[in-house]
Amino acid sequence: MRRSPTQADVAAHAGVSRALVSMALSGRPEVAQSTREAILAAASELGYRVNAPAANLARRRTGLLGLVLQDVSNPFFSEVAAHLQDAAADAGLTTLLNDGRRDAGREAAAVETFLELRVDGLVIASPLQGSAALAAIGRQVPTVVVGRPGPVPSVDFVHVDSVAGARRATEHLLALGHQDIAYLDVAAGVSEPLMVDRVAGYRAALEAAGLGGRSNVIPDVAADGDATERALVCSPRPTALLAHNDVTAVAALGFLARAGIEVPHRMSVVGYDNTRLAAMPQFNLTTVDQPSERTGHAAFELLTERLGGRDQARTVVLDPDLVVRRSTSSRR
Amino acid sequence: MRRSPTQADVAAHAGVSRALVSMALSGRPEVAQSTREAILAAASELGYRVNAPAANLARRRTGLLGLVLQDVSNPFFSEVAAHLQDAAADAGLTTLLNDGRRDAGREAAAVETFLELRVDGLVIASPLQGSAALAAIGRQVPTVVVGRPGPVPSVDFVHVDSVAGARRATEHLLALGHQDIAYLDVAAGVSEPLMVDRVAGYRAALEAAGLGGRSNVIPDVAADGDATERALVCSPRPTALLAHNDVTAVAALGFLARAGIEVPHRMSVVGYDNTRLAAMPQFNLTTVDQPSERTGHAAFELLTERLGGRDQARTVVLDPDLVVRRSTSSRR
DNA sequence: TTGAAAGCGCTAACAT
DNA sequence: ATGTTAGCGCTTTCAA
Repeated sequence: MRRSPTQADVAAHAGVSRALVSMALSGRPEVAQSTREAILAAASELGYRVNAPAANLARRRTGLLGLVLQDVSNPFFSEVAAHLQDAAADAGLTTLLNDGRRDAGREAAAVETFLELRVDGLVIASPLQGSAALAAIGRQVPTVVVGRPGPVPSVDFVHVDSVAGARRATEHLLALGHQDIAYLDVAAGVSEPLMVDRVAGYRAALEAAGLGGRSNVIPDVAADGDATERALVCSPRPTALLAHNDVTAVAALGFLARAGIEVPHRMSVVGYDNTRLAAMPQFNLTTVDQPSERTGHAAFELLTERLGGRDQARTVVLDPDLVVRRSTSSRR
Repeated sequence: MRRSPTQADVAAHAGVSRALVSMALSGRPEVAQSTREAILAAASELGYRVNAPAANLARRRTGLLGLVLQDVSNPFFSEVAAHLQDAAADAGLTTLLNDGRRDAGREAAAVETFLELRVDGLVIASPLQGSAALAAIGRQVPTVVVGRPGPVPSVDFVHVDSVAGARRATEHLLALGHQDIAYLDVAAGVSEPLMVDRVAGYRAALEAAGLGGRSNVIPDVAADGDATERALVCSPRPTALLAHNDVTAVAALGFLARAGIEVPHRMSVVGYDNTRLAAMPQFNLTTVDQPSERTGHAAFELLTERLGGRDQARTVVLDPDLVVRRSTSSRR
């Protein structure tokens, strides 16, 4: 673990000047083929590896993208991360991750780390920081916020339209003949913008169908599916349940199974997020899928435009898809 | 987004020399209190932020830890990451993540990125690369491998003893009076070392109880719980199932529910990994918990020792815990 | 307590 | 096609 070889060592070994080594290694065309080969051979012989801090300092660009995930274990964001990484890699950029840990302080620290490293661009998934803080970040480095609606000046946004997603899910149930559709909401008191949008989409679909009066939003107090129990005693009793996410929908399935209510014949259930849970054969949940691939690509696209000089903030809104599985059927 | 201020700017603004700024910002004691305050004021006024590439180049240490996760969505590893991050932060080190994406090539690229960045230490979770490649990495930077047994020269290891975990789970079932315990294994053909260890632990416990002959290992061919179906037709029919992971155990619960076999009264089920799934109220799965916190701390500990000069490779083996929930009970 | 100066390893503009 | 040279922004002796 002694001092690692530098370009000077490679140059000496190959019998050329330091500058030539740099040019050869970065693949510049004006180096003679034979010289290049000699240099490459010397480099690999010595186990040479570029010193990124030095190169980044001299170049005044790092080729790094910083990605702050609020929660590494959120499958949607980790998929977005994967697609973003792929797109960046194709463009010769390296993506670095940092976990915000659902904590505004840690999130800010992660951003600060990336700013110190002088990343060329920053993507923040579902940030906890306020608009002012985000705007300040956006002024220092091209920044894209994913999974939360904007706008914030000097920051780009890409998010999936939750209103449209919930509307589409509700329309699916309406098309199956359901008229009494209960919405299993997040626990009362929690008010994330996305969750508010989902309720709005549900209501909008009912109203458009002339069923605005049947809207029935039930908060999941203990976050364990207890809303289902309360939904069943409503009158008229719902024939379909739309949950704000897959976990709640699965909890509903569990409760219905214990209560002997067959799904989908006697009750249709729709989730949201299309997590792995929804695809599991024993759940087979109809759910709303957020397009992680398009999200990741859009985020990279926005970043590229910024690096290319765009100055105006942009927002990209994507439409979610409905994945129909076997937890929904016509009202009998 | 113009050129960001440097220490020279801060020095000019505060009316001191550049070197003093550096000393003041890095908190060296030999700077007069009043001078330090003036410098700090100037720095924050200008929005100064250290340029990590420059500092890292000059210092020849980065204060960075690179963490390569094989799969960001594996909850065990993401918890390990969180604890490692905390420990590192306490010691003034910054942790950077990179997703290996279950792909040896990407994993190698992630490692390479970190080596170029000149991280002070590297942690690789569940690497796909072979021992030779790992040894080569370990020779260049202090390296800890998590979640896979060693040894490999010049690399440290920390992993959770899967033999002990499966043994303990089996002993729990034996203590409840079960004698016919089927093991739901990974699909045949897959042979990860950890999975092999789990089977070994199961067998060891049975043998220690004088029941070696009743060992009954059933591969989950379609990875959807089909093993459960085949377990039920064994003779004598098992009264308990031990699954190689929680997902399989949950699949088993689903199958048993459809078959009208009550859990735990007519069948006990044990999972492995203590994922979020296991804790969900409708599953309430007894399972084996791998201590992510101790793993993260141990990894950091090993790294610290290396940075402190230790030269000999070390391996730390941790014992898993059994989390007893409501999917197991006495044989009726 | 403060300042001057020598690099850290690399890139890029320029000269040959 | 190859070599020379001047920084990049910072840390860290060493003198003052």
